[in-house]
Amino acid sequence: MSGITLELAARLREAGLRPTRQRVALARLLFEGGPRHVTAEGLHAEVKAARNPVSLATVYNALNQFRDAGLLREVVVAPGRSYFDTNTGHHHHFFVETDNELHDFPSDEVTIAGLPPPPKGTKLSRVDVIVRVRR
Amino acid sequence: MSGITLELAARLREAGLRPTRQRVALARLLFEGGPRHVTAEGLHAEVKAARNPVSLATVYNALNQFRDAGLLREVVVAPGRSYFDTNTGHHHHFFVETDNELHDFPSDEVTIAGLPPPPKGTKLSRVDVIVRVRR
DNA sequence: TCAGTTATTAGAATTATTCTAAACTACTTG
DNA sequence: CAAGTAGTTTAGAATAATTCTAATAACTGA
Repeated sequence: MSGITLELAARLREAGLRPTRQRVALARLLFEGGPRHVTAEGLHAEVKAARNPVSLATVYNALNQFRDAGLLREVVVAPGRSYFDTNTGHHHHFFVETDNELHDFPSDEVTIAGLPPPPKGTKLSRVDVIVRVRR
Repeated sequence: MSGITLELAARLREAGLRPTRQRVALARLLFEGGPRHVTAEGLHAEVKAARNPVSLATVYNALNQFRDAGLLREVVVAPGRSYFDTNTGHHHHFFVETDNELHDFPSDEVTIAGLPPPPKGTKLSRVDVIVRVRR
C-alpha cells in the first residue's frame, strides 16, 4: 500500500470504519485531489471506470457512513438530487438550477445576523445557505 | 359556489390555470386558513378525507403547477423529503431533523451580508436559508 | 351546443435509495 | 499465524417518491 493509502486507512480507522478495499478505493476518489461534490451514481461510475468494482449499495453505505463520521457533508438541492461534499469546513453553496451544478463559496465574508433562537427543546445543528441562480 | 371558492377560482385563473374541481379542492385546503407546509402524500390524504377524491398524480401536477405559478414555494430538506409552503413571502426555515418538522421564521430581522456575486452568466433566483436543529 | 383544447385518472414506469440474506474479509485471540 | 467472529460486501429484490402514458372527461370560447 502506498503512503497515501495508509493515510486514508488511518483516517477511516479513526472514524471507526474498517479500511476495507472498497472504502479505501472510494476514499481515494473522494479525498485525494481538491474538494469536490459527488452523487452516489457518479461515484459509482468512477470506481467502475477505475476498474475497482464496488457495488452501488456499497457506495451508498460508504457515503452515508462517511457523512455520519463527519468526513462528508450532504447537500440536498432538489427532490431526488443530493450531493456529497468533501469540504466539511464552514462554507455555503451556489446551485445553478438550470444545469444542476453545485459550487462552494467560502463563508468567511458571509455574515448572517438576526437568526431567531432555535425552537424550545432543540439545539442548533447547522445553518445551510443555498444561493440559487439560473443561467 | 361559495364566495371563497370564487376567489380561489379567480386566483387560479390569474395564474393561467383552469379552476377545475380538483384544483379548487386542493387550493381550498392549501389557501384557506393560515400558512402551511404540505407534502404531496399528506395533501392527497387530506382530499381523500374530505371526500373530494383527487388522484395522486393530479396532486403532484397541481402542486408543481402552483409552484411554477408562484402560488407555492418548494422546500427540500432531505433526500426524498420535499415540502410545499403556502407562504411565498420572504422568509426562511427551521427544520427539526429529529422529527421532520418544518417551521417558518420571518426574514425581517435576518440579514445576510457579504454574499459573493452569482457566477458569471447567471442571475440570482433565490436565497434559501435552512436552520437545522435537533431535539 | 359543439369543437377543440386542456385536465384527470389509474396504473405502469422511472429514479433514487434502502433492505435482505448469503458470501466474504479484516481484525483479534490463542 | 490459524481459526473464530464480527463487521462488510454483494446482487438483486424491495421501497418510496415522483413522473409518464394513453384513454377518458371536463372546461372554454364561439
